[in-house]
Amino acid sequence: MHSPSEQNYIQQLSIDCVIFGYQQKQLNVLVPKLDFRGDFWALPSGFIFQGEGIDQAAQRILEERTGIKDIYLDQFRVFGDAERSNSSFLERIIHLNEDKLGDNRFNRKELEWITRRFVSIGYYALVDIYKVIPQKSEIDESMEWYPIRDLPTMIMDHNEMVAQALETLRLNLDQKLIGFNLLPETFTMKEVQELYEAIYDKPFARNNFQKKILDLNVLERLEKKFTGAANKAPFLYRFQR
Amino acid sequence: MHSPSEQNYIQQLSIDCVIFGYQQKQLNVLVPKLDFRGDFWALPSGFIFQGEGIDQAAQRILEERTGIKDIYLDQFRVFGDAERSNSSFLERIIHLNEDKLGDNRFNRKELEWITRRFVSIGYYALVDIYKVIPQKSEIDESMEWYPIRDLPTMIMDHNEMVAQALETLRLNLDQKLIGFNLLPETFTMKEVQELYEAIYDKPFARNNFQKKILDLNVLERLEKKFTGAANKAPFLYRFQR
DNA sequence: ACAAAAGTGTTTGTGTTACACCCATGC
DNA sequence: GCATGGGTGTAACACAAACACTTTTGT
Repeated sequence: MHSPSEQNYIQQLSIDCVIFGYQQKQLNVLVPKLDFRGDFWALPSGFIFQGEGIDQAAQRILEERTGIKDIYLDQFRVFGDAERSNSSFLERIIHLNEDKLGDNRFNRKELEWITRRFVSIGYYALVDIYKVIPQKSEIDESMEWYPIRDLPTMIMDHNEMVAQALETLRLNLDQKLIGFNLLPETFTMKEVQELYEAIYDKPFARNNFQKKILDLNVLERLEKKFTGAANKAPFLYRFQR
Repeated sequence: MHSPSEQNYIQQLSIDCVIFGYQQKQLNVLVPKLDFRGDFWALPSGFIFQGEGIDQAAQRILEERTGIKDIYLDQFRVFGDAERSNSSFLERIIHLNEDKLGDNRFNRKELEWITRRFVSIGYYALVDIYKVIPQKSEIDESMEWYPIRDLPTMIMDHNEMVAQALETLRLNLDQKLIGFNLLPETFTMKEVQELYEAIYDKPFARNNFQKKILDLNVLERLEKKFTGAANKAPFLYRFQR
């Protein structure tokens, strides 16, 4: 049984993950919907075992939810306002699900544990969306990819978390060369450009973009891609290092 | 009595502060020395009250230690490795101070509380060093400014914390225009330049630096400073906004 | 007069942005 | 042959680095 109150977790400290994927020229975020009446969405989250480092905890949570190891992962901010936990959603979720919770001592205990004030460490992850097999947890009704422009309204400050994660991603993209984590093994230059345009939400000049990316000296040019399209076949590239 | 185990704090979560000051062309960090035998230095730290936001907690800790309000303050990273707390220093400090601790049930309890595994949120602060009146806490023997190039070896990962804080400061300095928090109300351009040189540990060309700073349009030029030096009197500037 | 440091202007170089042109391919 | 998208080169521009010269002030 995975009831959090019975596990050896650090109290009142959680990890929330913003998992970015890229598909059809859009940046997506993986968001579970909670298995309670009332339409509640919440970022995938988890807790930290005693004896477990926070980065390892994040990696574990990510692996549980996506099925893939060695994900690119980085802290971006701690969310610890006093009011963030006891916001209206708690009252609503309890009110709407009283039957489910009220007659069960076990659920009461869980509810008590989980409704205390929490400080949460925000991590963002970059994954190849086609490698991910979303695994909903016991308390999830579903877990799906949502375009970042069209996210559901989530509980507490989770929408704000996504905004902050995106901001951090933008700041680190050129610096740390992490964007390629969102792409498959091989890709065309156009796909890289469309990825960047999705992340920064603005267009780039085609030739200048190519020059800038190639000048990074991190891409290996492979054979040409065969396309059935009515144009010159583009090169395929692979990220190295 | 301020014994942490009896306060209503969040468990196993702490805040460590890297307080930067600037003096005599050098960047300094405020570091307390613990009132135990064995020469232990540790960054100023504290805990978070239930019902208190983490930023407010950091602000409170800072105010307690420096005597000034409204300090520039920013999170820079969470330190949560599993091994960071139970490092050798705990054994050493207990071994060297057995008499102080052994015969006292109260101290035992405190020791137990404080020697558990902790996750710590790192904050860095920028202060006008001449406004600070360092306040050592009950467990400190002293609290002094140390040049960043010549810090004592601190407990756990605190030296690493300072390195990370400095890195974050460098990244944010131009971006957020925060450097002026380290200077007094008015200053000359040369002082700004020396500050930047201290932070980045590299020289800047005088005229180009002046151009770059003035082009930010955040400085107000005041009357000339009267100096007894054998040179042209420099302008004084004030930071605005 | 001279040294020391401040103030300001000009030239050089580098990198980004904009524009232009040619190539391969399917209809 | 023409529309479509890929690949590459060059001119224009902006910004930062390097260089040069003048001004003020105390000894």
